[in-house]
Amino acid sequence: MKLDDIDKRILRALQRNGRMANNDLANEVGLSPSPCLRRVKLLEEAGVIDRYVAVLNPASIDKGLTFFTRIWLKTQDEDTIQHFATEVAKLPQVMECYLMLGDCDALVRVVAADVNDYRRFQSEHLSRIKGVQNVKTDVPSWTIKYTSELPI
Amino acid sequence: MKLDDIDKRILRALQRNGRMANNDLANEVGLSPSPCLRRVKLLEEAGVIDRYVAVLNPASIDKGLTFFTRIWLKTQDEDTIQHFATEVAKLPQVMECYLMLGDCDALVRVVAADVNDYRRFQSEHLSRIKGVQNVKTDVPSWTIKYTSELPI
DNA sequence: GCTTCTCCGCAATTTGGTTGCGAAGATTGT
DNA sequence: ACAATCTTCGCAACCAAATTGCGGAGAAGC
Repeated sequence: MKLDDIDKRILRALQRNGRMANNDLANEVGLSPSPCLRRVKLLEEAGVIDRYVAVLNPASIDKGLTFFTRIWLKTQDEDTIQHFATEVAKLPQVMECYLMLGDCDALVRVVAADVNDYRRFQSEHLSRIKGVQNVKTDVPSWTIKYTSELPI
Repeated sequence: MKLDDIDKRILRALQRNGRMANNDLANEVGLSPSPCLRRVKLLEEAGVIDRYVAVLNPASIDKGLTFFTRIWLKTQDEDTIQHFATEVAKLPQVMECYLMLGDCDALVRVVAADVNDYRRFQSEHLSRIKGVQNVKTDVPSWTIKYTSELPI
């Protein structure tokens, strides 16, 4: 979809505040309310805007820590990978999971309350997925940046 | 903050749809509109709900690829790290950046249109940050899961 | 068992979302 | 260059949802 400057301004604004009132949004991007709303609806229908979400503070719901887990599979055949993907997708503690080329087979970002919480998760869920040969955990000591705002 | 079952239901619902109408939300969590809205406002004021955002489709704005970059710094002293953190935070292509213990010093998730776009970013921005000694890029071949919904 | 505190639901009010239409500007073809 | 057409705007009326105040019920504490 072709996006002009106004569309981009709309997307930037809605990435900052997804609940901005249409009147305010229209004002910010230099449009009157009705064409502004029309553009937003088009961006939604075109799938440029995928959805709107509330962003929670992880610490306040006892999910303040992030862990990166590198995973090695026993084999890299289609079935093993497919099964791994299906099982990982079911685990709500897993926020991100990528299949990697090179070093490890998969990289997973997990949220947990503390190290014990994570250890339990690793041994009771991650390691038990069929096909998982080895896991190694990397612990960030500090989150420098974590954003949902794509550059546009 | 203490969260009861209804609060958790509210948070789950708003993580799925941050623009859900209050009436629908109230209905879903088993409350009438006004106490439901009151709870939402409290959750916002308490910082449990940090903000609301529009989630864009990265591909549709030409940011369809993710790259992980591991970074090694020349030294790990406070000044070097602080400077690195400040500079990385300024780069809009950087979605996540963590300081790591062990293997590398920092792990960065970057979005780009394609490999050329990424290469340009790496050489023109990442590598030029003072104190950066070495970078290595890992490319996910497939994103199994990527969510903003915290388990609650 | 009485008081107090908390939290709910109802109803009125206000605010913002939504739609239809006419006009202005841009674009294309002659 | 001009005319026809298409696009996209702004205005205004309408409709729906958010917001607020208040009275009452239930739970907790004394």
